[in-house]
Amino acid sequence: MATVYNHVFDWEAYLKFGMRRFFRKNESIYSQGTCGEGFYYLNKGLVRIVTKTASGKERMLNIVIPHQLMGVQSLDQKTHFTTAIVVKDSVVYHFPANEFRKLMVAHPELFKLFSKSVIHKMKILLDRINLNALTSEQKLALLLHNICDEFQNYEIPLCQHDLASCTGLTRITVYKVLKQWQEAGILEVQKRKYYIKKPDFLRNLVGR
Amino acid sequence: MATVYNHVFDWEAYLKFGMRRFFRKNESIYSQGTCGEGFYYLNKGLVRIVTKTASGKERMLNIVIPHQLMGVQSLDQKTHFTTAIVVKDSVVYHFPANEFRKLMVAHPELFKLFSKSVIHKMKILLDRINLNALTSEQKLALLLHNICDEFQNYEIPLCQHDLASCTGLTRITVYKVLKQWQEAGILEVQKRKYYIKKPDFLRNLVGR
DNA sequence: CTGAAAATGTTAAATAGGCTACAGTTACAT
DNA sequence: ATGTAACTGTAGCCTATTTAACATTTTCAG
Repeated sequence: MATVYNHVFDWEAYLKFGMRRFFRKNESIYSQGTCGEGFYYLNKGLVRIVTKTASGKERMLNIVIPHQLMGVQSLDQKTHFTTAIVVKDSVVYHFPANEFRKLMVAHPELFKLFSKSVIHKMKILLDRINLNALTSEQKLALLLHNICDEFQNYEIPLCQHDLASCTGLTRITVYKVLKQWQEAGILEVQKRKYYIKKPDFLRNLVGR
Repeated sequence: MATVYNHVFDWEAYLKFGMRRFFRKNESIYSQGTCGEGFYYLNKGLVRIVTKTASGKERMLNIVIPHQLMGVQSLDQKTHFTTAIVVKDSVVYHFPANEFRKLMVAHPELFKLFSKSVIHKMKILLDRINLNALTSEQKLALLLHNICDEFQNYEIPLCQHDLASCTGLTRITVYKVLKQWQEAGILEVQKRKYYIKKPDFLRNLVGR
């Protein structure tokens, strides 16, 4: 059940039909509860998707890398149930629902692309669900392993707090596990950035 | 964040284009890992969607009630990442990917229906993710509350084991909570079937 | 009708991970 | 440059859940 989140979905040809918009770090592209209209394609940058749970806590759902969609939930004019916050300055293309529907009539092959992108999203959500069945060590291992796949290197672009929010653990637990791994030489820290030294160890931990 | 899973998505008009198939209790409609081709619409019956986690445990993802889609994941000829097991004898309609794409060209309004159904699915997955942030009592409360919505009555169609698998708790924890609720008059048992007597209590617990 | 399998009831012990609290460091904005 | 905010390091206590272990009851297939 290896999950590689860096599939490229080739939307390039259709970008000219979208509305290009720029967002700076920490701006939100859309917010939970607001009414959306259409969806977004991330062309450049980095965005994280968070959601507020019933009990008011914020959880990070996933990180969107370029060439992925976000905000599909509100294609049918429903309210967003997540918030998209910009991590690195981003270029996104907005596709209003109506426009997109027209566009699809003209380009039926778009449906395949769209459904692929959405299914990919669903897979990510499913992975997040499966996370719960694991120990905290496994949760972190899986997360880091996936992140490395996404970014194709072994530098972890998230702070302890983010890792906690991603896994649903507390920062203290995250810290404890990371410390353990550091001592075992699985990770290394430089300038408060973690680097994975033994990716195989992580892979083993989650049985891949 | 009220989640009512019993929206009706009106696929009736299009069923004649699908392939009708019958399934008996405990048969599986599709299995994790096998390659799928298209998706299914549940017309009658009851189906549960389960998935194997990386660590090999089985988790129930959700229960599909009539008028919902399943198996959308493999619309693009990818392998299923869940298994659909029939709970009550079911009538389903299968829409092969190619057929459906053709169909959509002829009936563009189908896209709206399709996207609605898929987005609904995503919402269910998200709810399942948010479950983790809750206490075990809340997890169960939310689950039972949703199930009641789905079935429009207060009889719980799942055994302790199922409830455990749905929430990710152990059966013992489920048993403890249920016992507590029984003593408090929130539930009642008859012939090993649980009945919700005070739905408002559950609603309160999850802050709706 | 009967034996095995599934579901439930119950207890006790072990522990993982939560929460609190505070201190030291680094980053960044003005 | 400097003060504040964000991030990290660390300890200790506590309790909700898990694990393990068994007994009892019900279901159901052959």
